Amino acid sequence: MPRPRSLTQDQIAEAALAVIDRDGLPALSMRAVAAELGMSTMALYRYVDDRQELERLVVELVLGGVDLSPPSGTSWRERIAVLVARMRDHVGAHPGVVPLTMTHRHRSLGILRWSEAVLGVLADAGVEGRERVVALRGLLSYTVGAIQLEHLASLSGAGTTALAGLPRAEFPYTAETAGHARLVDADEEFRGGLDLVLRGIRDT
Amino acid sequence: MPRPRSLTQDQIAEAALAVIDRDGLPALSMRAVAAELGMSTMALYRYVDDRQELERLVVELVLGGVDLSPPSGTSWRERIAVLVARMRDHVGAHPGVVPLTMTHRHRSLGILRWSEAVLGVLADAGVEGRERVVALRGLLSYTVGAIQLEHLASLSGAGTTALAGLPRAEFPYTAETAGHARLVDADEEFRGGLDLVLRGIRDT
DNA sequence: CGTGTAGGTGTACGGCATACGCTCACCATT
DNA sequence: AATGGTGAGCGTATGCCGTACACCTACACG
Repeated sequence: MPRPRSLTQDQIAEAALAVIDRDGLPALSMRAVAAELGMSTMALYRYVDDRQELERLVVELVLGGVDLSPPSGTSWRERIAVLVARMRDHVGAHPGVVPLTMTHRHRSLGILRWSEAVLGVLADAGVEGRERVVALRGLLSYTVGAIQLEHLASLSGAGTTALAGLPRAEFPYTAETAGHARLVDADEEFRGGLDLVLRGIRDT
Repeated sequence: MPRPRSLTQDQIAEAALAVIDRDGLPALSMRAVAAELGMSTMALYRYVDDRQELERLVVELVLGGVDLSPPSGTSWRERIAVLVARMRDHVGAHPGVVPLTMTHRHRSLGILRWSEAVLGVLADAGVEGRERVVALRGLLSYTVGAIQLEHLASLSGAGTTALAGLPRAEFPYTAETAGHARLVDADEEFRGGLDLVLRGIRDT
C-alpha cells in the first residue's frame, strides 16, 4: 500500500564505505552519507536506527565479502593461512574501517561465518574441545591485532620516525631491531607471526 | 616570572582516567575533565594542545605503569609470559581505555619500553635478527588483539547471547564450541593463546 | 611597588547525532 | 475515477562536542 522503499541497507553501507574510503573515517557522519546518497540527513533514519547501526552495516559489508570456500589440497595449516589472508586482504582494502571492525566485530555475522570456517579446518586437523576453542581465539586475536598494528601504526608513520630519535642507550635492542625491521616487508611479517601461532597448535 | 603552573600533566591524565573509569569512555570530554579538576574547560588548554594529546596522556599513564623489571629465575617463555600478563592486567584494570590504547599505541613511550624488555628476553633466548622482529610483532599482535577481544566483546555481552540464537545448521562447530567455551575462563584462554605463540618461537 | 608573563575564564562558533512533526507520493480499496 | 491511510522523505530545533579568541588576574621578579 505505502510508497515503496527506494534504497536497500546495502546501498547505504556502500555509500558510507565510499565516504570512508574517499575522505577517511573521521569524515563519516550521517550528513556525509546522506549527501553521498543525494538525500536529506533525516531520510537516512528511515533505513537505519542510528549511527551505530550504520557502522555495523559497513563492517558487515566488508567482513561479509570474505571468501569462505574451503581452500583445499594443502595442509590444514596452509588452509587456515589462506582464510586468514583473505580476511586480512579484505579489511586491508579499506584501512579506514579497521577501527570500526574492532568496535562491531562481536556482533558481526561475517566474522561468525569466518570463525565457523576456521573451526571446520581445525576439526579436520583433529583439534578438539578446549584446544580448539583456544586455537580459534588465538588465531582471531593474532589476526585482529596484527591488522590493527599494521594500519594504525602506519597511519601516521610517526611510529617509525619516532623510533629513529630514540635514546640509543635506553633502547639498545629496539634500535638494533629497527634495522632488521626495515628488511622485513609487511606481508612476510604478518605471515611470520601467523606461522608462530600455527606452529603452536598441536594436531591429532 | 609568571604565575606558576598549578597542575602537572600527570594530574590531568589521572583526572581523565577517573572520568573514564567512573562514567565510561564516551563520557570523556574536555568539559568533563575540567569539571573533574575543578577548573574551567579552557584552562585545560594551557596544559594540553588538544583532545588527542589528552588521550595520549591517559594511554601513557596506563601503559607507563607496567612493571618492566626482568622476571628472573624461570624459562625465557615464562619470563615473557609474565611481561605480557603484567601488560594485560594493567590495561584490563581500565577497560574504558582499551580503544584509546589502540589509537595511540604507536606513539607511546610505555609500549616501546615494554617492547625493549621483551626484546631483551628474546635476545637472551638466542632469538636473533629477522626471527626476533617477527617474534616481537607476533607477541604484540596477539596481546593487543586478545585484550581487545576480551574487553570489547564482553562490553555488551551481546556476543555470547547472539551465539545462543544462531541457526544450528549453519554453525555446527560454533555451536559445539560455544559449549566448551563456557568452561574455559578468560585467564586460561588468554594464557592458552599466548602459549601457542610462545611455542611457535624457536630459540637458539 | 610596579610590571610583564602566563594562568584562568566566559563567550561564541561550527559541526555533530538525533527527536519531532510535517507534507505528500504511492497504492488498495471503493 | 475518486479516496483514504500508510510510511517515505524533509526541515527545524536541541543539546552535546572541540576549540578559537579576547579578556581579566595572580604571581615572581626588577
